Amino acid sequence: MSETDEMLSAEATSPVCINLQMMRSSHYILKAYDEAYRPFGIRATQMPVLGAVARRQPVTIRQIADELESERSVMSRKLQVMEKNGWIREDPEASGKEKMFVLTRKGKELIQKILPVRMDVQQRLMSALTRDELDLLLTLCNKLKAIS
Amino acid sequence: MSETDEMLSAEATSPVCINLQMMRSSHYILKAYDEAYRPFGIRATQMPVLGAVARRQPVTIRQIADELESERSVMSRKLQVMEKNGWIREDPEASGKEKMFVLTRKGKELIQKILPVRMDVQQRLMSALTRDELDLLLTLCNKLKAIS
DNA sequence: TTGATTTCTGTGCATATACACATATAATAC
DNA sequence: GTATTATATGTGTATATGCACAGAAATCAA
Repeated sequence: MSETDEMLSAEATSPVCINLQMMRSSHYILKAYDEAYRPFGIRATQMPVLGAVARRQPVTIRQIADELESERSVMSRKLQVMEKNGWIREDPEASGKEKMFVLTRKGKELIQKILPVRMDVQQRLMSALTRDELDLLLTLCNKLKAIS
Repeated sequence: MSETDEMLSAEATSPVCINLQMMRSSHYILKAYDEAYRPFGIRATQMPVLGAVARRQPVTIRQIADELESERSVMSRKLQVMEKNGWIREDPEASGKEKMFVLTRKGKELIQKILPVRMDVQQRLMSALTRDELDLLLTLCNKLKAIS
């Protein structure tokens, strides 16, 4: 086997990759949430944002992005979509530099309707793990975050 | 506290969410790979695809999508980008219905150059966990995938 | 106060992700 | 052999993600 072929071997190009495995698991979980949320017209990736706005309103784009550890411009566009959907709106109280968002009545109602659904999926998730396993998983996730 | 306010409380809208935590960890890890790969012009999400093409060439879009557990049309577009970048090309041997891809010389060279970089990041990752922790994490990830 | 710096946001661009729909080819049933 | 079904791919649309760049507003230093 040539050196080149060795580099292309399964061993070299596809060792068990912890990140791929984590991404795949997350992917399937996200899909489960998405399917459960579909009748409500909200996506799984929007739900944490809606919750964060609900808890912290009035809140700036930057604050939401920081809290959810997401990129700022991404959050900016997500909030635009959510505003278009009528779940949140701009708060006119905001000062010149920043933009503040608050929950609308429609957004509040959506949360109320969807929380039980969210609970159901979480229940399914949690039933896959014991309490100890859950704690351990969170610990390991935190350890991994440290490499950044 | 009204019933509505209770529903918007931190407890209800943001219990520790295992999926969010996993996604965040993956996010940071992916970012570490992306930064390491940047000088080579390939993204972290493309690397597993390149490796899969290398191992299984000639290979169809469907086969790659299945192996990497990703959506087919997504993989179709990813492969287009990678073809545009000159790392892979269509194999004219393909039958009418399917499209086959093979690695180009440029793709092979890229893999050879980038594998050590990939190893470095993986090393950093692995050093955050013990061998037991790693095994456990993989086990837990697999348990979670079962909810889909 | 003025000039430099920081902070908050928007925008352009490329890629990624998911789903629904459309098309073409292959396989199968009869 | 033709009709049906299954398989492989492409495309449209919406959203998501990340980065670089740009402009406006606030802050700070002198």
